[in-house]
Parts: sequence; structure tokens; C-alpha cells
Amino acid sequence: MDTPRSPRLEDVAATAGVSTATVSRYLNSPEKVALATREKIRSAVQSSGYLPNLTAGALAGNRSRLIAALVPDIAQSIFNDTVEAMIGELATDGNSVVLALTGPDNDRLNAEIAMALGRQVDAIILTGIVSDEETRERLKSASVTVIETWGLPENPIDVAIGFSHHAAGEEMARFLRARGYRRPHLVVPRSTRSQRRASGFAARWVADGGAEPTRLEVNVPSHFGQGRLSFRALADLAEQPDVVICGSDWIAQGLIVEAHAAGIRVPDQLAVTGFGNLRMAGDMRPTITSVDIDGARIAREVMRVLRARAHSQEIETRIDVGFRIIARESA
Amino acid sequence: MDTPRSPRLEDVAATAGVSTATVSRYLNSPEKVALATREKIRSAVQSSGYLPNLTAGALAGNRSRLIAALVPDIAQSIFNDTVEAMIGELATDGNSVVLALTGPDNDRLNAEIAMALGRQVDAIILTGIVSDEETRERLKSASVTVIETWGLPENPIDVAIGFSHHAAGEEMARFLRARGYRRPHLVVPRSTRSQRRASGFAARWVADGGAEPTRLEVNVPSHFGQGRLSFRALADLAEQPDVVICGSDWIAQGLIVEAHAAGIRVPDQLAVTGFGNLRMAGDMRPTITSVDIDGARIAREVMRVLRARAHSQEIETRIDVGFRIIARESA
DNA sequence: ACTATCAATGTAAGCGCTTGCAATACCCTT
DNA sequence: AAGGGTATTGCAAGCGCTTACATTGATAGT
Repeated sequence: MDTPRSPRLEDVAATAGVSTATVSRYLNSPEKVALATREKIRSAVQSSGYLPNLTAGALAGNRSRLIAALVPDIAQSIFNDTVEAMIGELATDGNSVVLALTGPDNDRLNAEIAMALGRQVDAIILTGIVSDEETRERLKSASVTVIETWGLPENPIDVAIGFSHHAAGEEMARFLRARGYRRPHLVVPRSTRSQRRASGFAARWVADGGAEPTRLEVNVPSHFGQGRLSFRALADLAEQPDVVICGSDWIAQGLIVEAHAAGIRVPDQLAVTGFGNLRMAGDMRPTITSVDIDGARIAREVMRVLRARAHSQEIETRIDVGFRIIARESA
Repeated sequence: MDTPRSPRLEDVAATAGVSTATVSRYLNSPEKVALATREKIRSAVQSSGYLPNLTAGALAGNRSRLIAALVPDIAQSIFNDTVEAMIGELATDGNSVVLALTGPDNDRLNAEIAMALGRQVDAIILTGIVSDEETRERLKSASVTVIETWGLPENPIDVAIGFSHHAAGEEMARFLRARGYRRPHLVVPRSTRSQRRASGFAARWVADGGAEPTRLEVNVPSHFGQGRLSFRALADLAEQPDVVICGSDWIAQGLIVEAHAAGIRVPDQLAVTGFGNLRMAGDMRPTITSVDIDGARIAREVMRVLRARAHSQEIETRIDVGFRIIARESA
């Protein structure tokens, strides 16, 4: 059986008795079409079951309504909430999100950037830090909106929406010091941002008169299991910490579970903090003190930037969405 | 400064001294081009920094190399591993994945399907069950590959890759019975699949001489917090269960944490099983007995189907990837 | 009544690529 | 030397839509 070719703009135009241009206008900016015409076209679209070919539209209009989101991973990522919010937010505007996983290495990133560029995406959203100079240059010279999220680099490739990781680290140092902790231990994932938070923490801590915190580096992506390992690694420390600052809520959760299994009470004997304020943090026993990043807010700002760009309005290139320490039971 | 328009196929063809057709062939099926010509084109592409416009290619070739993955959510989904594997797998073939979140309701699903169809995607991959008849019909009549994953319906829309949830439930019943448990309690997310597993479990359990298991329904998406609530809900039961079968590892984890907080030892006083075999399951204390679904395998089968379709080969429409009960400490 | 203005629509030229078909060149066969 | 294949390339017609520009008719200003 040969499927009858799906209707095109032309078909709709024919049954509505207007030109394709008018139908196109009706579809993209109805206000430009007279009311009576609108109605005719509406019913023609309706009856034919017409579905616009977005590919053709993208080619002709030089606007793909496709947005590439490049993230390191999604299985256990701290970015998940942001990504989810972003996809939700973008979808409402008729955009689609092409999700690409870049992993830890640069080759994948470059390949995915090339792909995104080839697909003429309207914007590329980065959620990892692009440290490779060459890649940054390539992105800069591409005439596409590039949004770096989560971080807030001094010189964004194009636009950056995020917060200062250094400041977040400092703030946590102040917070814990105020709470009376004196021997912090940092569990730091090997990612630029985590490192930055760690140095922010250490700098502040020392500046406030504390001793240089001990630290343990762990691989990314960080996960529950690393928390357990991190707890065990504490045994090797000369002096036991009174609080462990974890690079993610996952690590914090794993560490707490392992501590309990070892008979150590949290926070009485050992306090713990996480990062990311994942939903689980508020449900854990004890509930986990964490740092909240408003993923939905980031998503909204991304949309705002995109819309501004669409109308070629000027926008600030560094948007600070801040962070909030959420004090809970674990520290 | 006006950016010099990025090079097109035509430009490459010109510098290589061949026609655009030849360059196109070189790009898509090099073997059709003579060796010497290949070399000329290669260097022309190289020197111009040419990047194919995939949108134009999609329109002309009627092949978008875009695959839509429609999932309920990603933040805490049991599908995450599958989705991640799929994105990774697909990307290697020059495809990109458009990820769309459908949430629990049908409207979003329909909207996203329309969008996918409009974008001329090569395939639509579904990870939720599409129960709406109308939507199923629409998908059936669309000339696009539709792959339903995780479930294994009797009459797939097109191709289904998954396993029998009913059988998984039955198997778990056998497993727990053999281990000597006698009073199972089911924590069942309100999703078709979970329900199916639950009925499989109950059917088998009763058939094997057990009493009808008690059950608690919880909302989707399931998460850690629900595990805690589910544990507390046990108090309302007339008779305390000796094992709780959770609809997901998240729920199991939350339940265990809450049980421990209440001084109940797992599995000594209460056994627990999860579902999904998330990475965390093997790291939890106690490690969680779960059901493993090979997400990477599903991803590979998806690719196989897609490739077969590309060469219009016949393929089976129901591919069973099975499941494995992973016995660990919690039950 | 006459023109300037404007809203509504139509005309048609692309957007950058793929591919069926035709043309050409080259190599065998007989 | 003619006929038949085969491998390689070019020609040109789209793919289905958007949009600059032209056209038309109506409204308003004088």
C-alpha cells in the first residue's frame, strides 16, 4: 500500500484558496493575516492534518529551533535538574533540544560541536567547562549563540549563566566555621568547578584563621559509591575531621551511609555537606546540608537570552544566578 | 564586521574542480568516488573548513539523522542508563538525539510526537507506554520507525525492544519464595509497567500457595523520598511483611535508610528488593537486591533495528532482552 | 475627488544539499 | 575495429518552506 504523501503547505494553501506565503505567515505570525483568512486556513490545516516540515522551514528561514545541550553525562549528574528544567522550558517555545554527551574528553566535545554547527542549531548550551583554547576560538567565531552554564568565567565565549564556584566555596567555609566546625576535610571531584569551590573554601578557611583543610580527590562523574570510599579513606588521615565537605550530594549520601554502617553518627560524630541540593538531599536521614543552585532559574535565563538574541537585543554576558546554602541536619 | 559566509558544497566543489554532486558523493559514500578525486576533494574540504549543512542535507535526502527519544523524565529516572547508552550509541553513527520529556500526561506526549514528526526524525524511541489509542494510531500511520523500549507489548506500534514485566514480577516471586520469605509487601509506582510487574508477582505468589500480597501505590516518578514514606506506611498494615518489593531502586534505598533510622535492620528484620539495578544499588549498605535490565543492550538493539531499516531489511518486531535478578544483601 | 498610507496578499527566488539520469571515458571481447 | 560493460562524473530538478518585494484594494487626509 502506498501511503498518500503527507500534505504540504501548498496543499493547505490550495484548499484554503490562498497562497503558500499566506499560510506560512498564518503559521508563524498569525497577526499578519486577516481574521477571515485565518479562519479559512485554520480549517484547511485542520481537515488536512497538515504538519509543517520543520526541516524545510529551518533551511528556508535559517532558524532551526534546535538547541544543542552538551553535557558530560546524565546518568548521575548534578546537572540533571538543570537539564530537565531546560528541556521543559525550551520545549514550550517550539524548540527542541538535542542532547549530546561529551564525556570527559575533548574529542567528543569537539565532534559534538561540529555536529551542532552543522545542524544549524540556534544555540549551543554548554554545561561543562571548555578549557581547550582552540575549541573556544572555534565557538567564538561561529555565528551561533553559545551559553555556558553553571560556571561564570571572566571571559565567556559568548554568554555565561551561572555563579561563582569560588564564592560558593568561601561561603561554605564561613558557614561551617560559624557553626563551630574546626577540622574540615574536602572530597573534591576532579572537575574544574569542584576544584574551584575547594580552593575558595580553603582560601577563606585559612584567611579566617583555620588550618589548611585536608582533601581527597575523586574521579568524575561522582557517585554514591565514591562517598563510601571517601569515608573509608578518612582512616588514613592523621587527624580525624569534624566535617566533610563533599563535592556532590551523591558523595555526601554515600559517605553518610557508610559512616552509619561503621557506627559513626552523622552529624554528632561527623558532619557532612553536599552540593547540588538534589531532591534526595532533603529526604536523606539525616537530611543533607547542601548548596542549592536554581536549575529552573538557569533554564529561564537561557530562554531569556535566546529570546533577546532573536530580537537582536543587547544582553549582559555574565548572568549570576547565585547559590544558597541549605542548612539541614547533616552539618 | 561581516562574517564571510561559511563555505558551501559549491565552494568546495569549485576549489576541487569537480561538481557538487561529486563532493556530495564523496561526503556520503566515498567509495563511489575515484581515488584521485577523493584526494582533491579532501584537501579542498580541509582548506576551506567546510562543514556540511545537515539541515539542507536532511531536506534533500529525506533523512534527518535525527532521532527523537521521548522519556517521561530524566532527573531520577530508572531509564537514565538506557538513555545515556542510547545517546552514546547513536552519536557514533552520525545521528543526534532529540530528547523530549513527556511527563506523565498524554498531551505533552502528543505534542512531542507532532514535533518529532515535523522534524522528519528517522526514528522515535519511546520509553513510556503509550496507552492512548489515538496516539498509537497516529504513530502507526506515520512513516517513521517507532521503537518502544522496556516494555514488550503484544502488538507493538512498530518495533518493541524490552522484556516482559509480568515475567519479571513472577521471577521475583519465585526468587523470594525460594529464599524463604512468606509475607511480601509491594510498593508499586502508578505506571503501567510497575503495575504489570506487581500483578506478575502476585499471580505467581498466589499460584505457589502464598497469600495475596499487600500493596501500596506511589506516584511516579518514583524517588528516594517515597521509600521513606513507604516505610512509614508499613505501620498501618495489619500484619508486618518480611520483605518489601519496591518498584525501583530509589524507593528501596529510601526505605532502607528510613528503616535503619527506625532501628529496623535490613535484611534481618525486613528484607527489601529494588528494580533497575542502578549503580547505587551495588554500593548501598546493605547492597540492594535488584533486577537488572541491560540498558546498553537495549541501545545496541535499537541501533541494529535502525540500521536494518536503513537497508530496508526485515527485522523481528518484538525483541526480548530479558532481565536478571541480582541477588545482594538486602533480600 | 485625488493621492498618500497601510493592511493584506501574492509572486517568485532562493535556502544548501541529494540523486536519478545522462554523458563520458576507459577497458575488454570478439 | 566495433560493440558492450563498467566506473566515474556532471546536469539539473527538486526537497518544502520563508521572505523580500511587488501588487492590490481600502482607508484617510486635504
